[in-house]
Amino acid sequence: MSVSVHILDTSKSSPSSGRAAVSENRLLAALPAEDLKRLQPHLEPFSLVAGRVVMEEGEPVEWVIFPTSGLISLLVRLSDGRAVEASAIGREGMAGLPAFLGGTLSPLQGISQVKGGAFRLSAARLRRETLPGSALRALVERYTNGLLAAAAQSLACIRFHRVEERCARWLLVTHDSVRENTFELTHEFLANMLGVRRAGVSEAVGALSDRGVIRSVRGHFTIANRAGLEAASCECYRVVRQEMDAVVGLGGGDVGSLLRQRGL
Amino acid sequence: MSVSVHILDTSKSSPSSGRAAVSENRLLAALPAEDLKRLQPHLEPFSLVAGRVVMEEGEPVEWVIFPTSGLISLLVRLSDGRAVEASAIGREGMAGLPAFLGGTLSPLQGISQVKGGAFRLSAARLRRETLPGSALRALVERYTNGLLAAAAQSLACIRFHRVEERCARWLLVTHDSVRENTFELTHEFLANMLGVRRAGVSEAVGALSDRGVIRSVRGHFTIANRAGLEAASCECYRVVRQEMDAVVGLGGGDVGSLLRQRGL
DNA sequence: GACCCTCCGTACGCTACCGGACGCGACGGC
DNA sequence: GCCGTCGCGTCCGGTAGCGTACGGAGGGTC
Repeated sequence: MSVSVHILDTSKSSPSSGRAAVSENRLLAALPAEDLKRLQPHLEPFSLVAGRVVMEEGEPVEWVIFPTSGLISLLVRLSDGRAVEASAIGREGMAGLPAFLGGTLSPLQGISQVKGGAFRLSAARLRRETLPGSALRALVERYTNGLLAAAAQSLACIRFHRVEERCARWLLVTHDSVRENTFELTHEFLANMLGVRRAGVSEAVGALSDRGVIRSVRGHFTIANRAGLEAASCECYRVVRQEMDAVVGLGGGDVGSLLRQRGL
Repeated sequence: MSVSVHILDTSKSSPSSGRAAVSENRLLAALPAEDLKRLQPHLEPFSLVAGRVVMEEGEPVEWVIFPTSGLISLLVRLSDGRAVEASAIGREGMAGLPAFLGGTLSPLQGISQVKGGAFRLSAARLRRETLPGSALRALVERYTNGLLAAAAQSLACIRFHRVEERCARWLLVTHDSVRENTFELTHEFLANMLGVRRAGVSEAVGALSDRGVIRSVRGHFTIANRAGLEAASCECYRVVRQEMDAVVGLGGGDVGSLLRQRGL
């Protein structure tokens, strides 16, 4: 069998190499230079450890987190213990929106799913910095809008798309944030995120492996053929990515403006 | 802690009797008297006609709508035409959030699902009235927070709960907004909302009818046993309702503070 | 080297729901 | 009163995913 290569690219500012730049988070990078400069002293480097709970359901939101290379999954949990990921917050986003929206407690559980870097900002400081008319406020508002649209898309996704497609989508999102072709992830973790059986993930992963787009061995995933993986995923990956691109200003568009590209 | 009371009493200001009061929308009712008074001249009565599209996907959001007795369903549509309801906006809410969040175009399609009354406010006026520090801004921010939480709950709901439970939940939400024990609704419409087959709805409705909690004949639904219907629905109804109660100040709590009541 | 634990491949019966279809009764137009 | 349409009850074969379980391979520990 093939041996997975752990580091495929360390050319520039690799996420795992020491200090990450604030601008690696695309939301922060979208701020005007002077705004970011003013914010920077309050942004504290924060390490995302795989599997750790960074935000507890029902607990106060004391920090908002801007991932630079890791990934935070927000989980909804039902009373019987079953759970599913509501949203994955990567380097295009920010975890802890309730702090901005006048809620003090988090309705969701946040788990840092794949190890990586991030910056965090205290909720109090966020409120102080999102002054009326500030670029940060406008940006976070647009991001909220995008997140709502993304949640709606995920709703349709979870209803209509098959495990294999959703699995591919999830791996793509992770790949985007991690920016390494290999990352650590068990089938069981992924199953928890997708809200399906572990065995279901194994089957889906097996099918994707057979097609040669990924490799998966004992807690490690390798993206072997990115384009193929995109083809195997559902449209939701593309739709949400375009929405988020619009939020950070790529294409200069609006969330809604992209809907026509869905092929309707 | 205060207890919320369901008002089924139609003695005065019945939804169907002529002019509805602005305060029948619970979001507007939560505003301080002077704020509401200032807003009132700009609130224009708007009639919700069953089945009409009030907000088109990808079109500019020119109005935000505050239902007083009707119900607006926000639909996500996939490129293959399949659709599912992302959220139902009743009299505890407001449709058109993107106008507030810096988006100009609507990512979702809004359909007024059950006929009823509403007030609408131009998007431009909303932006002018949601001044920093205003009660309206704070309220809409909290509402946004609640809507995100509700969307997350619906995500888990659509993943784990059966058609019959989701069907019961939908009827309860409708009942809350319509405040009449009988309303017009076809199985096919309901199927579109839930994202399932028409036949699937017929089966679920049949089961609920057999238990005597509802009656359904040719385009009409009657709630026969409200408590029984609540027992037949999934926990999501209660969870989302409590979240929305928190938004409008009932119980004075926070969205997250209610999560512990889920029985975890 | 012996052991154990984690992780994963696979298999089996089962259930909810799908897609499609047919027929019947209610209702409205003429 | 007749007929077309609409809404609904029901049925059937098909299937994606479930719950459960078992065994085997990788990797750490002593």
